[in-house]
Amino acid sequence: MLNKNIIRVVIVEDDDIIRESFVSLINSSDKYLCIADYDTCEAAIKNLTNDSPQIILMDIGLPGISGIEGIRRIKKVYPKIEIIVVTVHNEDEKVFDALCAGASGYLTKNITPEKLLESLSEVIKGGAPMSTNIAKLVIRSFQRNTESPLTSRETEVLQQLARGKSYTMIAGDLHINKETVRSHIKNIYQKLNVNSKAEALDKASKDRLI
Amino acid sequence: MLNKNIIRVVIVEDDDIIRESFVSLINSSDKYLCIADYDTCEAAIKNLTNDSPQIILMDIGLPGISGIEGIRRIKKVYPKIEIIVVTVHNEDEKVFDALCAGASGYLTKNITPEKLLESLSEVIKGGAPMSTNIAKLVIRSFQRNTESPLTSRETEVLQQLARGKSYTMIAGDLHINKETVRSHIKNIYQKLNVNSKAEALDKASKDRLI
DNA sequence: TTGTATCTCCCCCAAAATGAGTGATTTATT
DNA sequence: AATAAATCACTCATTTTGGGGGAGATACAA
Repeated sequence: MLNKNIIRVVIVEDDDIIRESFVSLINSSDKYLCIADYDTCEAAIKNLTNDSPQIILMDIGLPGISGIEGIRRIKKVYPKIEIIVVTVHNEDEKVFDALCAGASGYLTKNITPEKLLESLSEVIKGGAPMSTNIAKLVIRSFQRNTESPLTSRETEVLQQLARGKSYTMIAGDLHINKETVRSHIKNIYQKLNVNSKAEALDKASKDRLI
Repeated sequence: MLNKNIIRVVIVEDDDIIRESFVSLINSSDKYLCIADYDTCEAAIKNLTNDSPQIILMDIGLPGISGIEGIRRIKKVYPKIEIIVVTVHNEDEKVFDALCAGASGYLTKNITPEKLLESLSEVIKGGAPMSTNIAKLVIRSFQRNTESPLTSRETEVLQQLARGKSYTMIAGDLHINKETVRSHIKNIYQKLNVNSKAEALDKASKDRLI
């Protein structure tokens, strides 16, 4: 009988060399078992019920349906499977897309074998393994632009606008007159060089002003 | 002459025992030098120009101005200083407040000495060291509620509303009629049991529907 | 087959909100 | 003395919003 506590892993990666190196790395540890490996999401999804892995190592740049879409579909049906992205892409967009789709971790391929194995146990412990640069991207996404053209009061008003509040409600929340809110918003529009709420919020989110 | 490449660290922590243990840990490595340690933010800020640290280890629950507010003030004047929060608080709110205020890392106090030193070098390399549970919180913040009462179309509409779009603009973006948008919004309000944009967005953000 | 859900579109109506214009006062800070 | 920030006022035309009432099409499940 097999070890009940062994962690079952599936690998989805289209590059044969990389995929096989991951397979042997994972099987080199007696804590993990690579139960299957695939070069497309489609193939992996087809066998998921049989494979029933706890963890999937997923590439992003795949032929057919993308890794991102794959994550979305897998998490929808098997929300308990932990998916770790392992990829060369570290651009903002893909990272956040993957995390929003349900990835539990994001590693770049220059990761050391030790760190990769460590990431597997981290994700089982309920963690969220990330490469150094990815963690920085993620943390930075919480931080605002320090060189905002807006005053702190204007920023407050804009934040309330972003929550769908009307001028009247903003006035109430900030304990000021509605006319003052109007005045702030006029100044915001001028500074951001826009002339509507939607444009202002668009620019604000692009420039991380709120 | 001192080693030019040594990393200068300042510690802000009100518990004497913990603070001193951090000091000796950091000084035990020849890569780091604890240039000063304080039990309040006020004291630390007063000496920052003289101390000129690359890294500050910051507690959150401090007497006087809080660690969060301290981070905000320090980052405003010295944006290059990397601040790592080291605390017992791991509740969502404090974590995100600290990151928004400008923290580059967030560690809980049960961290091992080795991991703490590793975190220092990670932050110098441009990383963002986080404890396991914190990383999970952060990644989870990107993920939506899987049990949304809203249909995918309704979610799309709500997302556009959150960007300050009017019904007319949403209709244009989704290539549907304005009346259809109105219809979706009526259904959204009913499902969320609200009757205004602001309430809907409030509930949506609380329940992570968008 | 008969619901039920989803997406689509239509009309009426009144209240509220918005954007643009043109002002003013006060309080800081430089 | 000058500038920026925050506050408030009033007009005006246009849009937007929320509530009410419907209806047709598709698709899926009971």
